[in-house]
Amino acid sequence: MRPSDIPEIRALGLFRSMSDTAFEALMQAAYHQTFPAQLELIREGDPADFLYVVTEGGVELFARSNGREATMGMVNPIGTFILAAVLKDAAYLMSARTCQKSKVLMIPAENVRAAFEADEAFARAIVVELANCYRSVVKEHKDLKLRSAIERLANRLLRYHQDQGANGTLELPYDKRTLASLLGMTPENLSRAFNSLKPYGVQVDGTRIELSDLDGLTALAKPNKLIDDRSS
Amino acid sequence: MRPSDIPEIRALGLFRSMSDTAFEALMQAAYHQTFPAQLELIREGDPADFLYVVTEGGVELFARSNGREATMGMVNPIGTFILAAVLKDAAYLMSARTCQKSKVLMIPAENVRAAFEADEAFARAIVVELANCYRSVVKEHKDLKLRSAIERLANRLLRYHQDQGANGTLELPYDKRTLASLLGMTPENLSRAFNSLKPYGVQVDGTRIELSDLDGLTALAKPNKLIDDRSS
DNA sequence: CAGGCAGTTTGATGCAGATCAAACTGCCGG
DNA sequence: CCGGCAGTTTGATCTGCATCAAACTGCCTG
Repeated sequence: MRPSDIPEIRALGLFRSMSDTAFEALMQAAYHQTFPAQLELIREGDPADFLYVVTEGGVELFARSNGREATMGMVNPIGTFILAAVLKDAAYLMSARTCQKSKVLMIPAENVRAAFEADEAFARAIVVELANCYRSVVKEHKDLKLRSAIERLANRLLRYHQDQGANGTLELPYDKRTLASLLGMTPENLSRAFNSLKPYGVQVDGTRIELSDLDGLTALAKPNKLIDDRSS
Repeated sequence: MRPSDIPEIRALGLFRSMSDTAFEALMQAAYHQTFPAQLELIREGDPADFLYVVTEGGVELFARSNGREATMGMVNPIGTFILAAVLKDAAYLMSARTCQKSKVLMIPAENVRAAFEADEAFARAIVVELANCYRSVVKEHKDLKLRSAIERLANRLLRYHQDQGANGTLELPYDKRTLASLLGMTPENLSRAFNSLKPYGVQVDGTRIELSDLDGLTALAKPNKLIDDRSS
């Protein structure tokens, strides 16, 4: 199957409005490959050779400096990553590795930049995409600067709960070590944070979480539209 | 003087390549106003009514949640802020206040969006601008997640030193309370951090800093292109 | 079924940085 | 020249979170 046969890719905000010819040109040049779990797809500092689209599985974005490492974000199907580096023809700021066995579409950076030059609708779609990415990072930055570890966890639980139907239970989408790093804390501390949330009706059983006191948890979390809302 | 008379604005990456007519249309609709120090120009959560360009003075971007407040960034002449919110027609994620008496160009959001629709060169320039903004926040996020307070300060000093001619001395561009918040720490802790840097040749006299052991300070700071480089 | 291994939890301890309180500094206006 | 005041520094203490170490859990595999 050719990548352009995947309607979900064509339906992405980034590609939806571009011309058929420009889209086909991008897809012709692209590679659609399957990678095993824990494979490092890109390394920060390397020149941006490809724009990536995750079509199956999941990818973790992370950064290293000195000995330390921090998870910067997770990309799930269907999502793209490192668009900014590709457009700027600059070095990647983040590394990426597969969490599970994953299928990834790789579009050569040159072709993306060519399409950006040639196709006005694509250029406009990129603006929207970048504005969204930008606002997401600002929100994460606020989350980290303005909240304690427990508050970050509480808000994250409320978010997953909402995403998954708000029926009183939720499934953690990642293992706890990854979640901890994503929230900017150690696995040990995440475990203790879950314990501190027990009085607020948070029951943990592996990756399955039960929320029996939503009001209490919400009062603790004090969610803020300008940090937690995914859209807008 | 009309705002379009300021060649520096026209020369900004954001406006440089747009058509004269589109630029004139933007400037016709804009207000160019002087504000006193410590005036709150925008408040997070408000709808994005204007794109701002600082032409004189300085503006602090900050965010609040619960009782806490954090400085998110500083904008100096000639610089713009909250472009993403304007394009998305969404709420501001950050508040902004003048640091000193400042002159600010305010372009109505509607006109910016109209120019974005009408002028292709402007749309492309916006992509570059947003990509830069995005990468800047990612760098700040990495700075915060991967470094201790002292390392953040050391790297910041090296940056200002470089910006100001690298002659062994530098002037702090903001007062220490603002610098502290920008670096994600308290004023008290900043003061102590300066003390811890004394063995590395950092002499403090008010806002004037002398660096007498650049190698030592650099070894401590371990600067990283992918965090500290302003361009790229 | 035993062993091993990765992920998680628990406990003990240490440290970075926050908080609270008070003193100090320079600067301005009377 | 004398308050007064904002910004800064210093000291004492507290707390959140990291670190180190060890036990526990489930799951996979031979």
